[in-house]
Amino acid sequence: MTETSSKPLLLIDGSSYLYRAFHALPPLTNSHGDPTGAVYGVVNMLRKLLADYQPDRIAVVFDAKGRTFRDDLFAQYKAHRPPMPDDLRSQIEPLHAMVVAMGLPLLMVAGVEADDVIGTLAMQATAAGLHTVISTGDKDMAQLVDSHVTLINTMNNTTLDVSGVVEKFGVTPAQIIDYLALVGDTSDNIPGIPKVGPKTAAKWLQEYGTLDNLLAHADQVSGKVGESLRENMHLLPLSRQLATIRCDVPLAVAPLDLHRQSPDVRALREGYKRMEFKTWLAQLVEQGEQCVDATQQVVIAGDQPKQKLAAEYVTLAIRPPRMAEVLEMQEQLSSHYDTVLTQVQLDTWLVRLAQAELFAFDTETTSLDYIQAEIVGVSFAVQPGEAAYVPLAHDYPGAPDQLSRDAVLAQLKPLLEDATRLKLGQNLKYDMSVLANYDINLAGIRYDTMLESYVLNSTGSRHDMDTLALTHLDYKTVHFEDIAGKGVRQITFNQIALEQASPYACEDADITLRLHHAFWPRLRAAPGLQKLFDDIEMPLVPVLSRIERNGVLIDAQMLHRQSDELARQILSLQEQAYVAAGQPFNLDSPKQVQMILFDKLGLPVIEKTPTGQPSTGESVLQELAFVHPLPKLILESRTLSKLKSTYTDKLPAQIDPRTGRVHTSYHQAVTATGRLSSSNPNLQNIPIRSAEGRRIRQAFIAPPGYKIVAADYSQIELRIMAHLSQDAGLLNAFARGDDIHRATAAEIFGVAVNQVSSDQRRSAKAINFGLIYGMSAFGLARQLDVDRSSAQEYMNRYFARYPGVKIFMDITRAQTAERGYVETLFGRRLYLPDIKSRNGQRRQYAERAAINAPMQGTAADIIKLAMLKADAMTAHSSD
DNA sequence: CGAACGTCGTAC
DNA sequence: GACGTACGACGTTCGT
Repeated sequence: MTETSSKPLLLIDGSSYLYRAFHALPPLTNSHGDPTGAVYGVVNMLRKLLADYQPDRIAVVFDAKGRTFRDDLFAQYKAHRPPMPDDLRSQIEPLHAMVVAMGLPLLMVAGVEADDVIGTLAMQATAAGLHTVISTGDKDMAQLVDSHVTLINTMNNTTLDVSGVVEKFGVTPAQIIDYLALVGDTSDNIPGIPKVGPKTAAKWLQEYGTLDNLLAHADQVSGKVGESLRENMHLLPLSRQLATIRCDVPLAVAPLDLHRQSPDVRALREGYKRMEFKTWLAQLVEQGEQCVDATQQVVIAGDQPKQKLAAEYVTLAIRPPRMAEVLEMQEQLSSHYDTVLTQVQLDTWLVRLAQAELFAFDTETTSLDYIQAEIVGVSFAVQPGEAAYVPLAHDYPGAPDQLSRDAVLAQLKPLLEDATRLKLGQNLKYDMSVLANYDINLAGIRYDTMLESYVLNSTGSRHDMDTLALTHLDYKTVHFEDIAGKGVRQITFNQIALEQASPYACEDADITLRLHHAFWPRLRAAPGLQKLFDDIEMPLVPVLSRIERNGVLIDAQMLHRQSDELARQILSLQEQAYVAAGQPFNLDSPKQVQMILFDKLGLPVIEKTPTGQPSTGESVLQELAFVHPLPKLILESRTLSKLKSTYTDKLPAQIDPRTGRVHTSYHQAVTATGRLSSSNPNLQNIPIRSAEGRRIRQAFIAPPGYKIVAADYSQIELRIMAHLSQDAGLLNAFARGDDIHRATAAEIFGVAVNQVSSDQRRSAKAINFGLIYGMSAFGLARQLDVDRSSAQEYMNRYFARYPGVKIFMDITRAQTAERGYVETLFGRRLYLPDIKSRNGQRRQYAERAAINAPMQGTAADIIKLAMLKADAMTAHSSD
């Protein structure tokens, strides 16, 4: 059984301790004269840590041989460090062997230092919901500390949490990098600022917050140190880089894989004997004799480097499991999967299900389309490794007789509709809908592993079962394509032989149960997340299912008429465009449009796409329309083509013949921020802004005797910003019921509310939206078509008038860097590991997401709550 | 011929 | 490069 313990992940900076033990301890040797002191020191420390923490997950990390990216950055990096003494060097190999014999995963990654590996693992552990304890003697590691990561210095037995870092250094963990950059480090040859020591650095950072801000005010710093700062500030970016521990090293192992194993007693005894650690040797004598062979070293190819600095390979040494462990593991993985073909077997399982406190449940069907799907079989699991498949409609030459679908579903119906019998599944909304096709109203939906994974970490991976099993259970599932084929040759589940179908279906239920056992302790450990899961996400499942199944009535005739009209208009525009271009071309092809506009007509390139091609996007064509008639024609053609292909042609084609309506799918585990998404068709991007697009909405109609009622929150994200920032001006504006964009314009342009021009209101609106998205002055300038300094001036005035907003954003950024995630008002988390990336672009992207996510995500939470309340107002059978 | 990618455009 | 979150149509390229 897989379980996730709440014990912290223990990461040990082996290299740091090796150096310190070597220098701190007297030069011990064994009777042959081999030096053993450093090994003794480190092993002693490891034994103590193991006794204190009893960790389930642990890694001992060492520097790999060879250059690192820091050497490439700065030729002098660690240049002053004397070569490693032979007496130390000779102890490295024995120490590694000893670590492995102790059952501890040993990690070395070429191209980076142990610090970077530890930083990366700690960040990943946080993302995976684990706490991390880092054992190190290196003060640089203080930059990794946050509410999930603490340091312990085993040499002097001190621990450092966030407040400990503040106490010791006078700066927060997030400021440690800036601190180190200022102070420098002579042993690592990080330059720093001459004359600046710990006291000055801490004082400055307390006053100015960040290095960037300090540099912005460098002219105000008085005295000799001020001069020194101004003279040497060009060194700071490099110092900062050298001091920054990387948290994005590609690794072949994940924190969850770093299991501590039981020691290899024989190897350990040989090691102790050789080193002549007699006390420890004596302790081993009592232990058993039978053990496995020597350690095995495995070299795992790392991820191919995406960046130049990426690790070349990872060396990971994990002792092969002892025989007893192998047996135990086989016990865990061996599964008892039943294929239920008789009523007697079914009765047995009905009893097991009735007795189970919770069971996992899955349906196999003929289609992913929840309206069209027919049930082919159902599977159950009551405990890990115990699952059954009940085939009901397999139909292929030689298929065995199966129980009747109607009869089995009739027997299951009371259980499935009983809200007190708790069920677990993966994407239960689908199963719920499929069962509804058979008049079964699934109730007692208690856990959905897809949503568990999503609430724990919306961006950690995709949330489909195959991915989750691989990520969290290290288990490769049988994929649907493996047994059904793909493309035109794909067969439906009812045509798959039971020999393949049954293990597949049983696995679905079994793995779901195992995943739940992995996820639930982690959710329970984070009360905010559990509440979000229990009170919002799970209750929403049946609500969404009903909305989907109800569907939306569409006036297909009206859309057909619109399509015909659009076709005529597009044809006319196309003919005019050919004339303007002097030749025919495909107006829908960006490549051909680019060729005509920029090569043939020689119009100026306004901007480029991310791949370096001249862009033909809307804003570019708007611009070019001033100098040539063609761009306008292309723009109009594009607008109409979009409406026709995406909406007026496609929507009627998506009407389900069974219901006469379109049935969207809502996806509850897709977006990073907690919003829902919609597809097939996407009902969340039906045009509304332009008059021509808005006509599409006339085709969404109520059936006779009904009306469509629309409800929407006004300016919800800005209201949330007012709430989160508690900015008095913004709160007052909303409390007064002002037109918020007009009120903003009055504030930043210094005019009376009734004197605001439409242009001023437009600018204020752009600023308001820009703020929600973490926009820069550059972006605002582009949006408003003003120069950058004017845009900056607008933003400055905004922040002067609404200082709470500025403070809120600064705090959000800082807190995100410290914790590695941002939260919504309802506790939903978005992890943003890139907030600490040394890649400026990635980091800035993460910073914008950090600003946006609390607002977008809180809005999503509120709207989901509103959906639940609206649903509760409507009459339908119990859930 | 289908999958993957790039570009563009719709919504909030 | 520069504004967050999605889905999807179409064209193009690439590999089978």
